[in-house]
Amino acid sequence: MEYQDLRIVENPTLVREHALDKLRNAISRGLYPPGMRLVERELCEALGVSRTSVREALRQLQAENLIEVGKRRNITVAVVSSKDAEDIYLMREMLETLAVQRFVTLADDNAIKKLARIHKDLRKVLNKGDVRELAIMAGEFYETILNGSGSKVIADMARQLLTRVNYLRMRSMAEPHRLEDGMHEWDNLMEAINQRDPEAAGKAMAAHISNARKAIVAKIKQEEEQAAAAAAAAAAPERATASRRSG
Amino acid sequence: MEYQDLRIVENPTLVREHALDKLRNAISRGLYPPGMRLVERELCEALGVSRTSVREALRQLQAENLIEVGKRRNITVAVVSSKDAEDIYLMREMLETLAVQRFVTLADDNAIKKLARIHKDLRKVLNKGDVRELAIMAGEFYETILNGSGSKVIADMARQLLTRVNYLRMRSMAEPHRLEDGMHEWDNLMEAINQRDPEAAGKAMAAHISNARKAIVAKIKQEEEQAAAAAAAAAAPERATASRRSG
DNA sequence: GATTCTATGTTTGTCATACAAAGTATGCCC
DNA sequence: GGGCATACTTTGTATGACAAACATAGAATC
Repeated sequence: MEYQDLRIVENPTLVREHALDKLRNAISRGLYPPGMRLVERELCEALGVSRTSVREALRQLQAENLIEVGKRRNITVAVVSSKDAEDIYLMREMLETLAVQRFVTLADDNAIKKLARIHKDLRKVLNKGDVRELAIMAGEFYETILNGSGSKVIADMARQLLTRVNYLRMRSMAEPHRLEDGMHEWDNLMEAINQRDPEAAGKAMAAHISNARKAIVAKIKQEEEQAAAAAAAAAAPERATASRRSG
Repeated sequence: MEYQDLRIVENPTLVREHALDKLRNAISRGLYPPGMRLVERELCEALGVSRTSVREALRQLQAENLIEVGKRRNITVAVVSSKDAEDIYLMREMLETLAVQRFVTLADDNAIKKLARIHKDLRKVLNKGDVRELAIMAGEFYETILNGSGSKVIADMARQLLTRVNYLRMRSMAEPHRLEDGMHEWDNLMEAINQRDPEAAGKAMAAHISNARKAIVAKIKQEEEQAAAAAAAAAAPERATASRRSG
């Protein structure tokens, strides 16, 4: 069951690629959550590599928008706002709809068989209830479609977008109904693919991503409001103190 | 008339950012044409910076798909195939259509005024016939729209795509009719924007990019065929020699 | 006691080297 | 001329160094 990071196998022995993968994974899984500060030296120690390699990996993460460099040069894990998430999902909708249409048109039996297997596994893992594994496997599902879309350009772009919302996706799956809904949508999608119906597959994918978008954006908005409320609460005592002082 | 690279002004004094800009520009302008091999040491000398900085810049260019690392680790300027160009333009069509719709919906008078000014300058430069300057200014035209689209996510993605085809765009403008056609399309676009009509603006943008796509893809295909023919011609003498030898 | 100044530590940006591994070119020998 | 040994190139990686910008803690001052 190695659905993990078969992604970039081209250069098995490049330290910087290895570091890049590790960091990407750490961010995706929430080990380095959004907003967390990343310090080069600590990353060197954690990864056991030199600063040279860490810094090169960081430059790539930066270009992928997974990290942000602040005004004072300090590096933090990128925070995806509700607005960003909305736009990312809109773009995913466009791109992956296109990708799955092409996949259905181009794909050979092997590709579809592989997809069907992942789909089956998805259902199995869903019943088991392991959210993390589910998120990873859903990623493999998308990845298979992208790989079979016949367009490196589209696949790369969609992958990049997917990576940016990986952490959100995982957490969204912990929501009550989202899992069943999502599974149902995947079923529809898989059926359209099995019937080699590009139109229907495109629609199913668009519907799926659109629903995911709504769920995730709602969740983030809620969190943003909570955070705002917390900030206000933290500011209130100060005012209280001030008025006590002045009163 | 500083339409140049106001793009990233955030960190005026980072050597690696400076190097990155220079390299990007060199690739866009064709100073480093597609397929050209880039050697780190030479870049260091050309830019007058250390290998560290050059390498970090290269990692970013790599993530932006402007350079490719070959099997043997050698770095070359990315070659955009006709298929890649087609997909890139399809995506530009989707993204920039969306962007201009939002621009029209959101933009204040200032933004539209700025756009109108660039549009006017475009016409002027067109008459002057300076293709390079025209390409740069067309880039500013798009950039202004992207900046006013209100979405960093969409703007970033569109920018990245635009950068990948910068060199192609410039060369495509040297084609006979493309300039007048393009100008006409820009006129339509500008008019729709002036009238604050998102629908029409989106359509005009889509039409424009679609036409540009056709022109560029046709041109690349033609070149690819020529290159194939040249390769065949280079191979033929060998066969001739061989047959002479064997005959 | 609060404030301001200072010394010290931390973090990042940049450079210069060093060296191993892999590839390429050169040239020698037969 | 073909094949092999040698030297050069290029990239990947690590290390050490240092300046500039910040942050922190502690001391001196009022």
